[in-house]
Amino acid sequence: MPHRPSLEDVARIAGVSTATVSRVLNAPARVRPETRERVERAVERLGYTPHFGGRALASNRTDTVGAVIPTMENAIFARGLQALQEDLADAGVTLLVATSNYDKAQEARQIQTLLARGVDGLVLVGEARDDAVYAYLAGRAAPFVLVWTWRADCSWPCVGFDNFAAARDVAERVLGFGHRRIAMIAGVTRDNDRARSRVQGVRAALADRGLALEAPFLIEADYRIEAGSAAAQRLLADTGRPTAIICGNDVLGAGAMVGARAAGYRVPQDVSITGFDDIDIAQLLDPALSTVHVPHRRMGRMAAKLLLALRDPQGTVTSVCIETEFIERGSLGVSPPSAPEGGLGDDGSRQSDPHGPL
Amino acid sequence: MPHRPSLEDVARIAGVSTATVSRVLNAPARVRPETRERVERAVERLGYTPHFGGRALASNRTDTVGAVIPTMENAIFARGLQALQEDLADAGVTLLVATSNYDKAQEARQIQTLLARGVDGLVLVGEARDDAVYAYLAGRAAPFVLVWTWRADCSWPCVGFDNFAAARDVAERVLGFGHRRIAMIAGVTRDNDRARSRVQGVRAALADRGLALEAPFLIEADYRIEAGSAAAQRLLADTGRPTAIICGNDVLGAGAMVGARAAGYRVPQDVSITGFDDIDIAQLLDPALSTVHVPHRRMGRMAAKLLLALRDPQGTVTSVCIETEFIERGSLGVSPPSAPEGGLGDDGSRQSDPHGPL
DNA sequence: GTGAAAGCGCTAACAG
DNA sequence: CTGTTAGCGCTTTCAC
Repeated sequence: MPHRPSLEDVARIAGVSTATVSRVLNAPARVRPETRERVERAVERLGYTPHFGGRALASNRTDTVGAVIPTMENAIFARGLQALQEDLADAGVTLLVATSNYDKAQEARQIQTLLARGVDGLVLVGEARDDAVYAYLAGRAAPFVLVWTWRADCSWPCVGFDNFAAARDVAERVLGFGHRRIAMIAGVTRDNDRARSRVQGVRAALADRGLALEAPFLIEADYRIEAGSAAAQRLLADTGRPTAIICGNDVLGAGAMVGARAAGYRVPQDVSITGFDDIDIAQLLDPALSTVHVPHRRMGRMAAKLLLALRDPQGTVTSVCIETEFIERGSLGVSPPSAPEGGLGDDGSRQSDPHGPL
Repeated sequence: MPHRPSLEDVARIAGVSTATVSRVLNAPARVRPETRERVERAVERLGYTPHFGGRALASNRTDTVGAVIPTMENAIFARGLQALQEDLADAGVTLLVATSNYDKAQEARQIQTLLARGVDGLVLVGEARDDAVYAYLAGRAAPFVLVWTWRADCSWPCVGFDNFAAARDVAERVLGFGHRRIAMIAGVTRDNDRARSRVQGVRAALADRGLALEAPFLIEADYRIEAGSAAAQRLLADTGRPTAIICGNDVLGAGAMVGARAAGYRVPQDVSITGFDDIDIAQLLDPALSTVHVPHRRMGRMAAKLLLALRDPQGTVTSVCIETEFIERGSLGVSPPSAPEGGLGDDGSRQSDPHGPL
């Protein structure tokens, strides 16, 4: 049962004190080259790796940051994290990932766990969380940056995009194609400021035209293809169905396309559909999904930059707004002529039968 | 600047020794209820959380396991990890995730990093790695389980499936549809036993019919839609093109469908395509992608079980073989009549022009 | 440039 | 059931 080599073992073999070994590891410049090399050989020979706990205890620093994301089963978070991790690794910092499953309490617990593990900083998704959590963060003097969200007057450092503006833009594009009966399949807005902002953005655009976005035309669905499909089928089953469905994200958009097809409607001839995020599947769908491109990788990189800046002095950092871009693809077309123009959602037009399967 | 509360602070406030506080935290049953409650109140009041480093140092245990996966940007790993994490969390164990980017050296480095952090165990993907790595693992007495792979005579505990058998099954299905000019777009086989086994499985099935799987009909592509698309276009540009393309995974399968469409071929009338993994996009494609369903979540759960069993005593565990299932969908059809039946790859048949876009 | 020594916060014998 | 007391492996003054 071989014993894990310790600093002391290295010191003994190299014929120096543990302090010197520690210096070789942490400030090589402060050690005479010959000594240094002797130590390095000993390290090599023993296959020594510093004990993380010991180091954390003595230095009160872990070179570790934590990220809490809703779920890994979601390409958009994965991609951003990957970039974040790469940049942190370049700076010698390890990333710890935890998931909250879109649950506020679980997120709070994960934050606590990560902090208990001594992470030097945190990356958190969105800004919707209890004041108590922010107070806890402040009490622990834990630096953090919010991602996936950006507001001009956000109280905390964040790097993200303006979900409200982007969603409003989508709705305006859809309006530009002549649609007036517009529905939305939103993500779950509870504890989720991104989903909420997107709803509000769409609503604002519609309001500008005197249109409403309310109950039967506004459905919340969780982040699954099937949920999007079911929601779309519900929307389209109604008489007075929408001619366009704006989806809170691409997964719901993909689901909506499946649902529309299952209900016998053609996209975009019978109904237009848009998504949000521009993940891979958006391009694979037929027709391809019109969506909002979010540069997840760049967001990850910027988050890394802010976080690294944040941990050193008490240097203040400024939030970063990432630009998004609407990508027009085949799933968005002009409003079908049979649909009433300019009417509100309740003008009584009926089409009891869909066009039927293609 | 508030000082992070320590065990001693709690002990002082509760009027007990640090040992008692420690017991309350680690073995509450061994403390008299009244004392326990006093301590718990102090913990509460101070918002105390144990210092991870201190604990790791003293107990030589971290209640943490690490997983090294190729990349997070891949739904199949994400899903398995999610399940793994959930089950570990139930046992009070935290999961640390690191990525290797499909690079052997980087994987070795990540293993070392995780071990340095004191993880109690490791989850590793596949079994292809240098002996030195296995030796290192053994030297550190680090328990680990391999996932995503299974062989009857694998030397290490693993929970996965038989990539060879599953791939052979795919090829036999394809043969069953009358195809004889069969090509494969494989994942990168270097340092990847899963990709390699899949190639060998397909090759074995073809060999049984006296067919070969070689150079122009065997292309390796990295894990991206575009790579799959490019590979498919190359395959289909050739005269004497394949009537079926077996892909090493669904991403390549999706790419192949895009490529085939771009080249003006219809799926499955002109060319059949299969994937492997059964990720979401398989069902979203039109036609849907025939593929091998891999129960990733179950694999994650089982890995958690083995790992938890492995860390307690020196209890031996037995590897687990997860069943996979071929899912037949629209992308696999009968071989077009124009294609030569039963001939080898080089029988000289030519079709200079594809059918052209639909 | 290097060594001696004092902790960092916690757990685990061992006493009592 | 509770307290005393060594460390765990490392960093970091402070001397030399």
